[in-house]
Amino acid sequence: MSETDIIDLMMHHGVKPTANRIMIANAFVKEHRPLSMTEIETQLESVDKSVISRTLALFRERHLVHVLPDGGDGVRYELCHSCSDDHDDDAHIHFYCSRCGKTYCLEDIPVPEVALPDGYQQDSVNYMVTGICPDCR
Amino acid sequence: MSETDIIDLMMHHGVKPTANRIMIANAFVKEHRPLSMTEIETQLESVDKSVISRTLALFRERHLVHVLPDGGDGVRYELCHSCSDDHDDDAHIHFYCSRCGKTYCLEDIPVPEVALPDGYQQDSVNYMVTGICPDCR
DNA sequence: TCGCATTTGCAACTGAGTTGCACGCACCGC
DNA sequence: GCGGTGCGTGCAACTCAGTTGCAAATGCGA
Repeated sequence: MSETDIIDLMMHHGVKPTANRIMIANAFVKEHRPLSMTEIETQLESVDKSVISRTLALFRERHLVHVLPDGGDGVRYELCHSCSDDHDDDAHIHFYCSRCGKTYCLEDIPVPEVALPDGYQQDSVNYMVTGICPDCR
Repeated sequence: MSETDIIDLMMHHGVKPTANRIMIANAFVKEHRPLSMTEIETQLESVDKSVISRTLALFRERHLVHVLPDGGDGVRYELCHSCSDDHDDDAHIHFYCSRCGKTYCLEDIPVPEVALPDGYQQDSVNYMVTGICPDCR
């Protein structure tokens, strides 16, 4: 995904593409995996954490990213390619490496569906595998 | 699960059953769902949060509870009936209600297994459905 | 009962994340 | 071009959950 695509994506979601915001979105594209606030902070030293916090809140609100629970504690944000403007759709499974702490998208593996008991209304689903990633073995 | 059972369980895991610890373990039995530190704190006003923190750390270390990511942020602890002393086994799916913030165990529904790509070594798996629970509809 | 190890409860600390606020910059009508 | 308005930014202060230090209390074995 080129920088132009990122800008288009932002515009399409009603987010003004400022320099900071482009850098933050770029971090997702570059890493190609869900990032925590701290990871972005580390990667983009020049950007203040308050900007990152506010930007992620904005991205989330505009459905440019969605949130997923971190394998450890806290949450991660994942750039959302196919989400519509009012609904997040995240159908692949995630892998959390307990050694390096990174979370990977296994995009080829769809989340197997289950039938919920009566009365439970499903909005979204998260399938997270914890273990050791190929790099850490 | 009676209080005697709880005490047995603790002894079996090498945890001395003090009054505080029994109360904390009891909270899990009573609620029958994964609890956050804050939920325990609210439920057991008389127990200091430092005690809860240390107790949960001990329980985790002795595999009396295991940790799962909260549907929101943070983590929850789940009393672990069948875990062996050195391995946590948590094979059912969880449901997080985004309205009341509670997490439920759907114990009857096993987590569907997936085949990971080469190189990924699986330790544990968490299947979390987010939505609205029967009580909140 | 004494002595030692463990547990407890308070208070202080820590760190991630958020909020308040003033400055700066871009955009718009004049 | 000029001034005004609103948005974005960066710093500092704040908040809150969770942890740690430490001294007092408790319990257990000798």
